[in-house]
Amino acid sequence: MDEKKEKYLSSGEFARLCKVNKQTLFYYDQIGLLSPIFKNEKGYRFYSVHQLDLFNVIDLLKELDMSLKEIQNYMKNKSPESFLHLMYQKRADIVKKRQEIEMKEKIIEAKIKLMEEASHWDFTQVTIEQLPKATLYLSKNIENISNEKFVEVVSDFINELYQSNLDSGYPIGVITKREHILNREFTKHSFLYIEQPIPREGHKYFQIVKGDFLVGYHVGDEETIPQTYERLLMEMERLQLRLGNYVFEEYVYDHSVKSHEEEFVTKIMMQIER
Amino acid sequence: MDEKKEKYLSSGEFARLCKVNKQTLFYYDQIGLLSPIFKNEKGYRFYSVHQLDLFNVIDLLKELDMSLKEIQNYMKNKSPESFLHLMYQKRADIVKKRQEIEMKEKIIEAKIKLMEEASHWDFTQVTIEQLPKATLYLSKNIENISNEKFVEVVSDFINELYQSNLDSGYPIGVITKREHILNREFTKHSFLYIEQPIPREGHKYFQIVKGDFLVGYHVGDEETIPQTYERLLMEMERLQLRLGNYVFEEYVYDHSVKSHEEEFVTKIMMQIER
DNA sequence: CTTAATGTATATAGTAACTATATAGTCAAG
DNA sequence: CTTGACTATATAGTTACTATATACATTAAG
Repeated sequence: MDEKKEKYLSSGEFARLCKVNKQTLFYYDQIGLLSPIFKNEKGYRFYSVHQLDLFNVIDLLKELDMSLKEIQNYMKNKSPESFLHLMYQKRADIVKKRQEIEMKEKIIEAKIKLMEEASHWDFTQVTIEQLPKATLYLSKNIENISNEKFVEVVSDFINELYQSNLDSGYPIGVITKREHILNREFTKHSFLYIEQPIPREGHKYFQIVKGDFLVGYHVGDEETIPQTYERLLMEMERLQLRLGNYVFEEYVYDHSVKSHEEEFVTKIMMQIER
Repeated sequence: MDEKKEKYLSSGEFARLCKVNKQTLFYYDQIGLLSPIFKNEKGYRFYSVHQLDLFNVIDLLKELDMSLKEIQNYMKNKSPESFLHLMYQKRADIVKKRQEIEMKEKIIEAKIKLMEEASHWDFTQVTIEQLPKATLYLSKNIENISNEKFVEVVSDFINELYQSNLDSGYPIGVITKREHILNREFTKHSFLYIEQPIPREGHKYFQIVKGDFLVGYHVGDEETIPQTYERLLMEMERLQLRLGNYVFEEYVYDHSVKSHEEEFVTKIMMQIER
């Protein structure tokens, strides 16, 4: 009975158990969040193994975005009831957090897929490709719109993607109608879009049917894109093809992978009329 | 063509799009992580909508525990190849992060379950209950062990739970053998244990078979637990029952839900010999 | 056309939660 | 009895913001 009674841990031992810096425990002691069970006459701190449970709860709450102050406030009048109440709330928080992580995982995977594909593309080639059916989520119309209105529409679009977890990691592109292309108004876009591999209920979508596209790439900044359009239109003429209803334009290499705008790459997909 | 060309956003507009404080953008500009495309003669910052992609990448990397300095280092010599390389690494990181979140979700759920159950228990009652089959993960033996050795075993046990994602959120308990109980060595425990609802391959487990237990509760700190044991043993005698091989002891209310040790509650489950 | 509200800028200080450093006392082993 | 590993406190530094103070600019309303 006298051989062990209670076992106490020094600050270093307890820190190792908690997997934190000893200094962190000093800090928690200082602010009164988690103090050792007792200090000996030399000022040495001694913790009980059971305090690890408390540390783990603190750590859990910290992970779920509670500040040490908030945790401390809870600890002041803790009880099984308030703990249960807190856990109900934190369960909701962590579900949301998990969903956010899952979405980011998808985004990373989409980016990897795009970059892997792009590494095999020859940006100097113009090809005819049959693109599969795709589901696009569209912004409001941006054809004849003031600068402020444009900012608002983009804002709304981005917010909607964010709020409804629609950001798939695929690039945001623009759609231009045939008439504007033929009028040489290459930058008079009609919609923003994002491809949505898994369409969701309750949102309007635009379906592009499987079909042939003339696919080319523009290397350089946006200013010089008309030249590339002219080149693609000439190619179309040479091949005796007629432009379909829509042209899709999306970034392949942008600010996030290239430092200079001259190296940016835009993929242009022109629908071909069957 | 001249009607819109490029659309630029003020610091406020861009901040709204990024869902951050304007000051944060100033800070990023200051440290050279993300600067506006241009500043006008009045010093006003103007961003391009396309810079949002860059901001989002920064934000993603930040979430995945890269410091702004590290992000900046990556941005210095960014390329599609290095981006892809980084994404491979971050995909691994985020998978780990997701798994950690999932485990914490499980822990929260286990804690909720335990607290909900406990709220219906009467800690003054001693009952006979048939407990279902359970799988326990055990520590090394802790019977005759020095203080330092004990700390080491606990440390190892905790580390193993952590490393192998074995922490189920259920409380860590102790097992005491019949012989020690009968010798009145109530604190001479033999193992630490944690219940494992989903056993995993590659770990040794201890199965308790379904059976009858005398269940009672000790209210107060550990020092006074012998009294409760005496009471339970008397009750056993009164009911003409014989003690089985093992006694299980686990905290119900501990440091994380009660401020004073006198209010702590320990559940004691004594196996009954059939 | 003035005025108020809102927007922009810089500069500086404050914050949370550590983290590092400097200095000094303690303890156990060889 | 010294060495090395531990403990302590006190103070300063860090990261990534966040708030505050002050001043200039732009826009909408009266």
